[in-house]
Amino acid sequence: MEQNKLLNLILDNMKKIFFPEDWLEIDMKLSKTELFTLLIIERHGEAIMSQIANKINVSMSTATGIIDRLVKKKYLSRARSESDRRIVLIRLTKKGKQIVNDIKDSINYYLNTIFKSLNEEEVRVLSNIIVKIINALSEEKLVENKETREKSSLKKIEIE
Amino acid sequence: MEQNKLLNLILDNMKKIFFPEDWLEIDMKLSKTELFTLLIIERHGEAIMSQIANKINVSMSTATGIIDRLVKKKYLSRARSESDRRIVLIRLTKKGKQIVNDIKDSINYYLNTIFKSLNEEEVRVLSNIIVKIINALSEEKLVENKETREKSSLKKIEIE
DNA sequence: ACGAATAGTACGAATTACGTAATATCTTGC
DNA sequence: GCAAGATATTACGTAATTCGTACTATTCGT
Repeated sequence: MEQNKLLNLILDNMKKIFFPEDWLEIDMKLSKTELFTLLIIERHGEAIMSQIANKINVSMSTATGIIDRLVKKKYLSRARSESDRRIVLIRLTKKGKQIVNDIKDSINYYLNTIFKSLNEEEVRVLSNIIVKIINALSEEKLVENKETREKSSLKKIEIE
Repeated sequence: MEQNKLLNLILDNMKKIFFPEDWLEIDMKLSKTELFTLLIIERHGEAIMSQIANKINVSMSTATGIIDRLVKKKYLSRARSESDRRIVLIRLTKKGKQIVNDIKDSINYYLNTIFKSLNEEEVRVLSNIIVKIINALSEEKLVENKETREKSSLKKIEIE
């Protein structure tokens, strides 16, 4: 498949690929950004504002707004760091943990749908492919600052 | 790789995966929605409002706004259909065609970065995988109306 | 201890999206 | 061949989201 076909395939199926939440329907009054933010925070256990802004690719002031809303909805709590009182630690509340679990269940259902359709060879190769893709994108000279790669589950993944 | 790891991988690398436009930097004053809209229209040669709204997954009134902006920017033209005067045909202008070419060049550069990192077996399997994934998502009972699949490059792709 | 750097928030403007109502044009049944 | 309903789209006001800039608080470096 040449790249052109691939692009057309993506364009024709954009809805299914990029808007699974239509049928994932996590009942929710959560925007896509808010959803990703919750997942990111759960991933880190606890996060600081600048990490969050960086990960979801928005300005600090935008991040403040997003966190404001999620705190208002009782999914998150803010707390000042003791060691550095400029820093604000963002954590999931019980309610937040619960909705993250619901979200992850939905995502897993979505991923299951995909994995079920693949045979063993494909699953095996897919793992390598995904890692390689991310590594390839990481190598792009234009990819920003070093901190991006900090703490990541991936700096440079070794394929077993 | 289990699904959990996959999800973490995606979360950790969200920026690279979902915001390539940071370094694709098609100079542009185009939002992501506008960019996709232009690609969709080029894909169809000419498109009507309801098709566009459906493809990019927004309401008709939102689509009107998006097209308004792109017409104002001279990338698109509006014309009433002769056969059915309710219908508005959206077409790319010369300027529009040009920017779409620029965008596609950028996307191809991005895709090249990915493909270059894969060996032959991986490329071969990847094609099948992508098709299977899309088919799997298409089969989901919850996926909306039949028209979605009309005119698609994919109803159900046969793997050669 | 003072100026520069860092972390975050406040605030107002701009952009984008959405819901509802309105307009214009077909289509269908009688 | 015309009224009633269906379809395609736009208008308009509102809500949600994002952004840039200025401001506050705290820490770091020398």
